[in-house]
Amino acid sequence: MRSNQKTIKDIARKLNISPSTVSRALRNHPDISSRTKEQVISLAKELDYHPNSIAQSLQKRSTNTIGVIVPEIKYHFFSSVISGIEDVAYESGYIIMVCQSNESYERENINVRTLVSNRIAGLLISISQTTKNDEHFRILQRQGIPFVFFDRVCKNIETSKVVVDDHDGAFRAVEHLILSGYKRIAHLAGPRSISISQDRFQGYLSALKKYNIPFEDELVVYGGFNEEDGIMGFQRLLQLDKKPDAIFAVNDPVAIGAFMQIKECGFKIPDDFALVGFSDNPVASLIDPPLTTVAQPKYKIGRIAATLLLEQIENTTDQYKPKVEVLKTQLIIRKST
Amino acid sequence: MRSNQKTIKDIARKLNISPSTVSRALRNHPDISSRTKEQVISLAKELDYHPNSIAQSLQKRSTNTIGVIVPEIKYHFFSSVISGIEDVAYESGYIIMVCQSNESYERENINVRTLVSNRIAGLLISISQTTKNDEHFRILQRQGIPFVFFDRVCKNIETSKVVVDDHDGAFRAVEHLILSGYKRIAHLAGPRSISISQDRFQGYLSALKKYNIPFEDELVVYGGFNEEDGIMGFQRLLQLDKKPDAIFAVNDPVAIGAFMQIKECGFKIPDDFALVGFSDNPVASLIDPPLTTVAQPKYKIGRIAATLLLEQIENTTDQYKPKVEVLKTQLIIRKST
DNA sequence: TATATTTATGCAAACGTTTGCGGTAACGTT
DNA sequence: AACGTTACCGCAAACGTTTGCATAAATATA
Repeated sequence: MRSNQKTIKDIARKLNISPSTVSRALRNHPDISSRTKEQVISLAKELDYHPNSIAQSLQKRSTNTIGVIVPEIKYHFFSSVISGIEDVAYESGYIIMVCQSNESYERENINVRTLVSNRIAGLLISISQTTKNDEHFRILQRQGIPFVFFDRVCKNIETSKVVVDDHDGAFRAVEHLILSGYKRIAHLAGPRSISISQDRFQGYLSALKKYNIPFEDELVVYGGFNEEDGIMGFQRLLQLDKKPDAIFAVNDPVAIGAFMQIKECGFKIPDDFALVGFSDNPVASLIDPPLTTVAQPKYKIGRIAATLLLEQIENTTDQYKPKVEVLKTQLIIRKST
Repeated sequence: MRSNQKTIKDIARKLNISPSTVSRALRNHPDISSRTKEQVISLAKELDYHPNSIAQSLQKRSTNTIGVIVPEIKYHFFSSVISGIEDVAYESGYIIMVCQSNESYERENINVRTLVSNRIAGLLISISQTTKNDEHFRILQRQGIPFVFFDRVCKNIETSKVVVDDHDGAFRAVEHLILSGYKRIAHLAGPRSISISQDRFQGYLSALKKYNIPFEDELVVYGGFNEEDGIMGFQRLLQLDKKPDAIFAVNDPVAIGAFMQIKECGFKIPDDFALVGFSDNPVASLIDPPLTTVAQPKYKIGRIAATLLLEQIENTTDQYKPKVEVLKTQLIIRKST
């Protein structure tokens, strides 16, 4: 049953020297003679010694792990962001602990606490759909743990954030529809509580306003972020007396849901309905017709968020001013409009 | 600079009791009076106390973290698997550390060592394309750290594995092409060193053999696992004197690459070329024509792999017999064939 | 030769927990 | 009254490191 993991003490005992000497030899401290240094290093290799980061962390009162909490790992957007985070973390000698909230506030809450217990050096988080409360983020502040929000942020918490200009992206998408001659533009919106839903909706409104198109309540259908929401949403739109001729979806999965349903009902895109998504997931360019969408730099969001976090972690001065990075989106016009 | 993280000692000091009593009160050990227990618990809440898992791990000589190493997090297959792993880990009170090798042996090697240093309770791994050596897996064995391979396994290491029946999946895909009347079936194969490439190639061969179709070397093009490989692969096939009339790709991204190139060149699917992929990524059903492919239970692979690992971790008896789980695939016939 | 300096090492405490063992006080039992 | 139980709590060691300080030996300086 005894674990065979070797320790500094094992090396010390075999060499008849003290653990402190071994420790210094391994971190090549100048005080150690080259003779003992060599002996230590070669014995360490022979014994298959691997430093115990747990013990080091306890001693240093800090770890090299950063936490990541996302709604669902398998969503293309989040997995791309995580790829970016992991690359940056790797380059800086950190390792990431990844949790998913599954869009549940409860689970998100537990995840935060678990990560705090694991003494993460910092946390990157994109909040769940059902998160109303921000008490768990207050914990982080009280504990003095740096954290940065990305994509789905919590507006009334002052900390670093990385987002895209959702308002602008939505605005340009809808403007494009308007300039293409579409008259009744519907919006398949996301959950009201989420920052990106709100901003994209506001962008939609701004575009209508700029071109003096009256806002019609019935043209906005609220839902979630998944394909099913797109399917349901389009069905709702179909029941209107005056149907829309274009649809701006809060993201690509919702757009894809609408896309499938539109085809299912025998309508043509873009002739019967024009369609715009948000995110530029890999599917977007491959479906027929290809989907016009607002591209956002997913991988880069991850890199920047991680970089911001590491800056803050490694900043030893007392105060650190939160930074908010707003990245540009790119409207990619394809055949669906 | 002092961290404001409270400890058991802080609670003890304020209550004028010993740390051991606090510890026992928090884990509700029977020896503690209900009065002190209440005092401790309420003060702990007030002070915002969060148990230090690092210290606990050091004391218990074991952690609640499991490592995960994949080639790239953002690939849909891997992110789905990780979703499954994380769900199982969460249910059992474990937390996952995720690393990507970026298909580099070097990085995979470093990842293993870093995770070993972090004293992970176990490791889940899908190996990189460039991994020739298995020395880093031997380390795990010597250290007595349980690990299980999934998807891309290392054949000559005896440990638990979770795979799909790649041979059978490929066989049925190719058989389907044969029975549909295609005569010259090409194969866009993956890297020769990877288990799944080998098995799928063998499945291809078996199907040809069963139907007495002579194997032709020139119909097999080796490449990687990405879209570009599909693009390149198809270009190679186009240069043949006797062109194929059907293509079996090692996975969906490669199939998609071929798909794009086929369309680019003005050919029709399935009239000029039939096409089959492997994995049933979300794109597969959405492109036009939809892609025939071999579906594999990605999320479930993750769940099973994690479950197997946890079994092994929590198994305290001396010996544990490695299990190899081979999951069934499902041939999904769509319009591309 | 005596002193000062350098070089190489060890001691011990600390990080935050857990836990075996022992101790004390209160109580119950004869 | 003497003893045995029980209930509650503290001591101290341990987990594997790191590091300030002391120390001893070796060398350099005067």
